[in-house]
Amino acid sequence: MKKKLSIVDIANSLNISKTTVSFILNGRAREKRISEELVERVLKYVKEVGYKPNSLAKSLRTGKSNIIGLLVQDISNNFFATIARQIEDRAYKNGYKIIYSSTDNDTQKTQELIAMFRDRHVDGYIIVPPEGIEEDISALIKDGLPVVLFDRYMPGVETDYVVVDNLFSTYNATRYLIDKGYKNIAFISFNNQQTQMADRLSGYKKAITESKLKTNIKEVDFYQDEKLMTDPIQAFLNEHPETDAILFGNNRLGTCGLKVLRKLGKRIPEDIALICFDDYEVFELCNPPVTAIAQPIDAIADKVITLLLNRLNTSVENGVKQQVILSTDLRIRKSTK
Amino acid sequence: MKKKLSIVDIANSLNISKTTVSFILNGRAREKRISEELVERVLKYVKEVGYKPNSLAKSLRTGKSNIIGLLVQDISNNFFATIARQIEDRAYKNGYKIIYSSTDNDTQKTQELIAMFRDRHVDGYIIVPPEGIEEDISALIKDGLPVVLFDRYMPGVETDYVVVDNLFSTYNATRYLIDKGYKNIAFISFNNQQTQMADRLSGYKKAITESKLKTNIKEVDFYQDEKLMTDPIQAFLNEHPETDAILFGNNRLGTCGLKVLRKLGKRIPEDIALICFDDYEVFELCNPPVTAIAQPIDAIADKVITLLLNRLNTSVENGVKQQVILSTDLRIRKSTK
DNA sequence: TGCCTAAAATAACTCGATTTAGCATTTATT
DNA sequence: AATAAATGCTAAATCGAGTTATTTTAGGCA
Repeated sequence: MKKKLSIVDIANSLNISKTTVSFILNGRAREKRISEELVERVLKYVKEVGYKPNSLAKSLRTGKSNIIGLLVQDISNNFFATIARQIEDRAYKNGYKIIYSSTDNDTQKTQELIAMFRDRHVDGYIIVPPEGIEEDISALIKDGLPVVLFDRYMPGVETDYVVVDNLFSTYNATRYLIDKGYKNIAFISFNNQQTQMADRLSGYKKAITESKLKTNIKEVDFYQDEKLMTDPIQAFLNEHPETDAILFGNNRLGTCGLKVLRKLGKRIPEDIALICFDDYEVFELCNPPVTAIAQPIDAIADKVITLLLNRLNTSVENGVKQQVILSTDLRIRKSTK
Repeated sequence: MKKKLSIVDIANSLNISKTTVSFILNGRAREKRISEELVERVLKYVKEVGYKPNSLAKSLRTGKSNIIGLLVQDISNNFFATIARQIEDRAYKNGYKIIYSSTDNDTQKTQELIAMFRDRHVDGYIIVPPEGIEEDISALIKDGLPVVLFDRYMPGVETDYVVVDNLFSTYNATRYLIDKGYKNIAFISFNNQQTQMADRLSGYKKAITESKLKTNIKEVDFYQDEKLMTDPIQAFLNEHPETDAILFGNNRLGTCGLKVLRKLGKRIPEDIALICFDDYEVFELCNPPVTAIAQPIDAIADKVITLLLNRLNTSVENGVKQQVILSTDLRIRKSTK
């Protein structure tokens, strides 16, 4: 095992001090008035032997790690995986690496993960926050660490975030169903109080009550195991045979719902119409294809990483936090009449 | 910003040496004959003030980072995302964190990523290798670093890997189509020489030639941009109107293919039958659902991380490398008659 | 030649841990 | 009583960088 070169080896080989090498490699040659000739000699040699500074040592000394911590709810969910992918690309292009993990929307797990990231001296955080994590996030911010949230925000926490206009999106989709003449429109969503879900619910309620229809809401717990989510949905549909349209709160629920409807032998849209929050390849390819509220994935990823990189570059914490609200796109397909 | 405690602070507060603290915290108290009473006092205080050793400093000194480097082809692909998710879970449970990146199957990018991982003193590597990366992988192994490959292996490189029996899987699937009476079975795959694709091709060829039918192979280049993959597929199908069944080399191609077929107005399975390598939610939910060769995702993830953790724990490099070959499952659905 | 100053380079300290080598003190052995 | 061994702990070196404070060298000028 060929031993790795250190800055001391470089210095010795060239018969100069490591201080000089360090200055040159960190672009402080001018400032430190080191002769052009020496600079050139050092750079040439460094390149020749392929020396790379040990980033651990560097991080220890400088306190910067060039690592971004990314916490999404579930990396195996297409929505988060796609965003993670784009964030990753941009981060690498800007000299940052990503450490990621899935939170499962579990508060304690997330707390542990944040602690671990801190311990690793992560430079910045991108977080899809679960409930009850306000204090931990605030602590990061108080300590001057850049934090960007997305998918949802935390009302009490002042930081950068990127979300979509959830309320208007479901309002608009529900209106669309109402205008098509559906009378018993159900809303199937996750049972949590976070902003994105709360807003989606509000949008649905607003449209329904405006039209003097009756709301019909089913809240399901989130599980990795699909059966634990399809069973309650099936039970709900059996209890409410009058339902003629469903708005699903996200893609996971939408796909579960599709499976249930197939199992029950329901025809779409003849027996029941569908709209799902979050677009997904499945909805485009299934038959009939499902109308979906598409989040602007590229724009979300772009905004998130741009916000974070800005914070990382402008070392000063200029107080104004940015809130970005993007709009969605109702992609109409044949799952409604 | 409250300054973080260091081991020196702890030592000073207790009026003992930091050496002692370090020994105690690393479970070497017994070995170093430190009194029960002192051990207890130190542990209690450490807990009380919530001291956590700085892992950067620790890594610098010990050369271990407790980080696993994960390189997949594309984290936004469902197959890799799901496996990554499970690897992540197991890794965290065993005290390891994951740094990941997508290689795009690009040799140079992968080389750079491996260099970066090395620089970060990553303890172990899980890699889905692109072509031409043999030397870099061998170098890791020669230096005693644990490497586990999956999805494909590299013939010249002796290391642990986990793959599926690709050849038999496509042979079996093709036979299935032949037995159903299809005569013009096309194979649409990626244009690369890696083991997994080569074996899938061989399996198809073997079945076709055994039955004295004609092979009909289309190789497509991989692109992130979907249109660059659907266009050639469409062209191929127009050139070969006699095709009555298609075997797709992976899920990405399968979904592209579905889109093309829908566009061309082909009925499945009346006009054309389908089987796709890799199962995927889309294939289950589309109409008709698509027969797929399902890889045992859970087992793959499990084997991969188990192999790596074993290597990491048994510090000695016991020479024998393990090759795991898992079998697939042909999930028959209605895309064939 | 001698003195001063600017230019060029460096010794030594720091980050926060682990680890090696060793120092007192007490207890056991002959 | 002298020596050896066990006990309990610690000073100092180390990992590989960045940074501060300081020294050496070269050149200009009287």
